[in-house]
Amino acid sequence: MSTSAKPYHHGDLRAALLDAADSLLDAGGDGAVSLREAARIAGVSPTAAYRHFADKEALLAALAARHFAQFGAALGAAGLDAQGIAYVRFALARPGRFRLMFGPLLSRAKAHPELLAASQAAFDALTRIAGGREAAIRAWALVHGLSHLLLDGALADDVSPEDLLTSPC
Amino acid sequence: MSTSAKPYHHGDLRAALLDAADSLLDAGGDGAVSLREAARIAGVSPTAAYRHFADKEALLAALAARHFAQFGAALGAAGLDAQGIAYVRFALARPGRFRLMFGPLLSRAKAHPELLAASQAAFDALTRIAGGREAAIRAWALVHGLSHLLLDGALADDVSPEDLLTSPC
DNA sequence: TGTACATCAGTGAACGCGCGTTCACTGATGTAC
DNA sequence: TGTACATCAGTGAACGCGCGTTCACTGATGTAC
Repeated sequence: MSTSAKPYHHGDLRAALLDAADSLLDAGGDGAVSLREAARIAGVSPTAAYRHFADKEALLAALAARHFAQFGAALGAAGLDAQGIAYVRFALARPGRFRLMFGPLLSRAKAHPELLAASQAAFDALTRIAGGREAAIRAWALVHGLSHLLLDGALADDVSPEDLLTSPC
Repeated sequence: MSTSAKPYHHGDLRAALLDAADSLLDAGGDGAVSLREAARIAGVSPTAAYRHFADKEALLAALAARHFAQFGAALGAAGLDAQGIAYVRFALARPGRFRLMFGPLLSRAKAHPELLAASQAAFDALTRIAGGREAAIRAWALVHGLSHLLLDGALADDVSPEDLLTSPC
């Protein structure tokens, strides 16, 4: 093996911190992500994170941006129905990511150009799919709302996104 | 005046604490609600809250239950379109309440009978309105998703819930 | 009517916790001459 | 080829903070006899 004993080289601590934050996000949701814990997981002192991120919000913004990019790419190719189902499946599979991406941080995207660009790109793709602008927004709102209702346990367990999204509207 | 100098009598500190928590919720969202701060606002020591609530989650659950009751009542009388618009307006006017009611706490409603009953009553009313069950859920998901997207700033500012919810589907 | 006692809503000090962030620093890496 | 120096990614101790919660307590209210 050519991997050295030292855990990180050439600035990939940034990526390692994002990975660590991601694992916290997936395990415990928004609130469970802390700079200190992410640093701990990455095997580094809390201070080290400040070499790579201005502050905690910057780390979260970078994380959200990363996920918006993946998200947009994952949805990109499918048809309208399949895309809606993929949307809901993503939310259910990764609630932490979903809530971070679409949470209050998004309103602060102006302060984080990377996040602003990534989210805009994803949103543009979403609104471009369906026919008219209004129809696109309605389709988006439908899958978004369904995602949240299922995540929050507001709907009975037997509600299936597939059924809801493929039967006639 | 017959009001005494003492702020609370006969157990209405419970209501005062809920009111205080409410003001925090409206001002700063979920995360801004703390037992200590609510007690401070109510003019009482932090410990006093434990006479009325088992712990912080119990206070939040009581608060959410209260809002579900009001919410259900407010939506009750209207027609389908008006109800949808009222739903979104509520979310935009009171984001903190909306997020508390439909947030992760809801998944823990089993531990809080008061909240479970209040939310079930509201949800039953919602799914009872439209024709079939699937149609009702779709209508609900649509307004719920629209609420979240608007709250999170995912949609352009010129998107009007009234237009979206009254034009033909 | 008066006295003894239980109940109960509150107080105030203290606990341990984890957090974000700042500070002065160290030691390795790379570069200029 | 060797030496002086700048750069830079990391360390470790410390800051102040607010939190939820527990503890032993006080003082007022109501009740039994």
